[in-house]
Amino acid sequence: MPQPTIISIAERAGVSIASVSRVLNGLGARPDTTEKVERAAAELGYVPNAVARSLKGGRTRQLTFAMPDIGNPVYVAMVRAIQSVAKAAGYRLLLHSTDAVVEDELAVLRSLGDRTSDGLILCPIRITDAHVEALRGAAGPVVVIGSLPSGVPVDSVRADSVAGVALAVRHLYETGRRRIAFVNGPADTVPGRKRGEGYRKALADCGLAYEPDLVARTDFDIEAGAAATEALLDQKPDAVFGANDQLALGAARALHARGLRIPQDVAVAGMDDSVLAQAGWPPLTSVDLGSTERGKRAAELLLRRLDSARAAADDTPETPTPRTTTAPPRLVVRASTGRAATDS
Amino acid sequence: MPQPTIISIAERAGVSIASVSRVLNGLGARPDTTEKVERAAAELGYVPNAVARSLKGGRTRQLTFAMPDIGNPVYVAMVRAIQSVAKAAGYRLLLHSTDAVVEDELAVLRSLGDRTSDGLILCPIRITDAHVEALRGAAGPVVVIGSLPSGVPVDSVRADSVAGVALAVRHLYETGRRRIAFVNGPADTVPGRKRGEGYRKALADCGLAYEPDLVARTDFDIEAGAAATEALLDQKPDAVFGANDQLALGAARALHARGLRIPQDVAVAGMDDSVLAQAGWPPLTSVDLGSTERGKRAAELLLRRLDSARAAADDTPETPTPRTTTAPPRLVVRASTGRAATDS
DNA sequence: GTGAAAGCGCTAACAT
DNA sequence: ATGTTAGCGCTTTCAC
Repeated sequence: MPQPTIISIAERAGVSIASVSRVLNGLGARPDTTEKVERAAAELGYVPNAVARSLKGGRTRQLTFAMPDIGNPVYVAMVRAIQSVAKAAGYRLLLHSTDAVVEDELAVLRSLGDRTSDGLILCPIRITDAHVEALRGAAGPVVVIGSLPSGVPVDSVRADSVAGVALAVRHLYETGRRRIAFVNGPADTVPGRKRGEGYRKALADCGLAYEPDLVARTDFDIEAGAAATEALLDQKPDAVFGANDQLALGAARALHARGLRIPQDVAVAGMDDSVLAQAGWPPLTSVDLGSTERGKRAAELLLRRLDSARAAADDTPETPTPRTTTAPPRLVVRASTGRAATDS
Repeated sequence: MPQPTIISIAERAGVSIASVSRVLNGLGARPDTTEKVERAAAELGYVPNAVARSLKGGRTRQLTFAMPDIGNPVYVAMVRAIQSVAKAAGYRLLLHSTDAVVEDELAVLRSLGDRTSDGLILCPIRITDAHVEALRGAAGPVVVIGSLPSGVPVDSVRADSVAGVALAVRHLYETGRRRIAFVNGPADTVPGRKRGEGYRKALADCGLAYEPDLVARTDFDIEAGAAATEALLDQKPDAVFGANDQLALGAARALHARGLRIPQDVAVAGMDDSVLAQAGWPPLTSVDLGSTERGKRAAELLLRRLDSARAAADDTPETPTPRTTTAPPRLVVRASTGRAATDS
């Protein structure tokens, strides 16, 4: 005998399937009916078929989260936050790792139409016109984690990279650093561009000159960070600021390999304050761009959207105006940015 | 107008819903019919409703992966591997972070009955009688990543911790270490127990005596590793072996804080060879227990199960005997276990 | 309070 | 080759 259904229960309890449904959903029923049904269900080990429920109810109680790379601690932090909000609200989480492939991200957006999940949180690393178009035509509620061009009618949660970078640069400046090198990620990503922008602005605010030779652009990983820093060392920086923790860790490696001490000879700072920041020695000063907070807010926005969508079904079909919130950055100071050694 | 369905397409194309279904599924149809349907579908932006399909077809093309903690790089590695196999086979991935709470794990097992996903990969950190019972009564295919008591009719993939520990201990021995401290995880977890066992055995194989004072038990994280190592330092170890990379990283931190050099004064080795192993300085020697491999194999086993389940539906209802495979460990040597300084 | 029946969107017999 | 129809398991009117 395969899976029990309400039919098997109805037969066993000697009632109609409607009564079974009512009892199982906690609607009114006579005590003896209730009891018969509950007993039958328990004996049969009945579990309601969620697919049938979804088809009838028009919703799956599933949420989708699509991000570039599940191997990156930043996105892991988001997953945790989203998972926790979703779970609390009775939703499951469907995961997509898109490898930042645009075509994959668009496919995910399109797949909203297949009704597999009730809503989508999308975290693209770059946003193309195709994205914007797909977002306009999305078949269900979407929240974007990232910076959207204005005018796109979609909720979004953004990080404030510019302010974040400023926090770190000013901290380095205030602890006596004057030659602050910057190892950045690719220019064709939103984070890469924003962080570069923030760096120039922050230098200016501190009254420091922008020196192109103190800036490197490379991929967002440890190896790349080490290689780039290696090359920058000729410029005699007294601090290296990595556009994410991996880059900073790479910088630390390059410095160690050269026999330079952190922070006595060169200070190091990173961004994201991921688990990696505390993995090495000395522990890294890092700017928390609020991955956890952004994940949490995105999930909450999405849930609110879903609620209002359900309300609108009966009521006014008005769509609430899209919301954009920005998570504030936070500087976490650790040993990698202590004072420079006084050159007595 | 809400989502288009095959009905809207049929009306627009002037054919029956059956023809629409056929065309959309690539079954035979006259060219002009095909064309009319495809055009209508495109114009309407039709996307098949996966829920309805699932209800009809009895499968969702979704897989579930439940693990203790999405924040742990070991499980992240599994997620990546599973995701990749699943995607290739046309399945989506549903994720559950159980926080190693037994009740949660059992709930996931029970929820197999709701037909939300076609199969489950479960990675419990400890296995209770309740687990075994739930596994026996599972409503669908399950693959366990972990060590199952024999006799449980479920596919499983296990790590060989004992051999893995031996690899590291022997390596330390061969590079001249004789006082090899071991910082282990909790005794009430399967990994914790196995690794402790392996350590004793490995010492014996090297002809070293087991000294209880060189062993610490604590939680599987960096802080705990640092604290435990701190306490072990009185015993003057010449190597510290952590039962995972976090523990080893904690050990490294404690050593750095005491001004001890790695590896000149004390060697450090970890387990799992997660991303963390390469995050610090010096990079950690670590034993790869094959998280990626285990995830991959688990996914493949599950897919095979699903295939044979579908075959059995028409044919013999025989269940293939459960398979258990073991992923071989692999030692990755890095700078943290170089030779000791000669005390010339 | 309870049962009969419709219908969610789709696929697959079956009939034409 | 195409149309008609039943039915996947469930919720929800609608009568009684």
